[in-house]
Amino acid sequence: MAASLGLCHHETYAAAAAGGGYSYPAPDAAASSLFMVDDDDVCVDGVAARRSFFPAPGAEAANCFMELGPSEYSLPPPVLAGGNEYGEYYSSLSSPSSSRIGFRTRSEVEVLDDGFKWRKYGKKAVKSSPNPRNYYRCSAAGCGVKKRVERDRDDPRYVVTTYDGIHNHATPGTGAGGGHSYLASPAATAQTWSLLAQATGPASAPPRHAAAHSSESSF
DNA sequence: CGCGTTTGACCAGCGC
DNA sequence: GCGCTGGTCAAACGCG
Repeated sequence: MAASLGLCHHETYAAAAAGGGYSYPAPDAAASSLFMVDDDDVCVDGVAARRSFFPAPGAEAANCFMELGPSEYSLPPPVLAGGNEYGEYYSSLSSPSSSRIGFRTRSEVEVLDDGFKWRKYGKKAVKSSPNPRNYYRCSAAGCGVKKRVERDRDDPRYVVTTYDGIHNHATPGTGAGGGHSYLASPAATAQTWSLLAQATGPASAPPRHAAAHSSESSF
């Protein structure tokens, strides 16, 4: 299936987020089915969005759904390591100053390689889910980005990853975690985070290294 | 030895 | 005020 960018009404998004009956194209369809909507259900620049999500032409694509908050933003796609089939982005941006992005992925592994290096700092059994929630923090010095990872309570095959904050650095490099990466250019990841930082404000994005440098692979 | 994980303790926010 | 819950801390431990 060719790229199918277009409107994604909230009802559809909600159904997808709930894992209910919304099927996606096969994951081998590069950059397929990326929908971006704003609060008025208006599709934004899908081409630009896709470019942000999938900087490497021909790279395998996650089927991402991203709900835009007050302004548009983009995120790097996580790597779909072994067992992943598809996933979806969703946002819980409650205010322009908070940048929290959720990602629900059908995966056998809980830790998705998104190009950044994470250090686990906590594990907690939460009441809302029978599965424990793991807490990770970006290992990069000065980067306060955190993420929570937990199994979907309704369907343990899915992993729910919530990013909290904006990276203020480029990715550590390709091949982090040993697996292949969606990102042909590590800097592309930082670029997308930077876009998010621009869209959501500087609150959680210290101005250090705000502009991603192309071809920079160290942090 | 450095880095990451594990795990119990601690703390803060929230509802009753 | 108290208890519950989610999030974080930090010491112990394991591994390369």
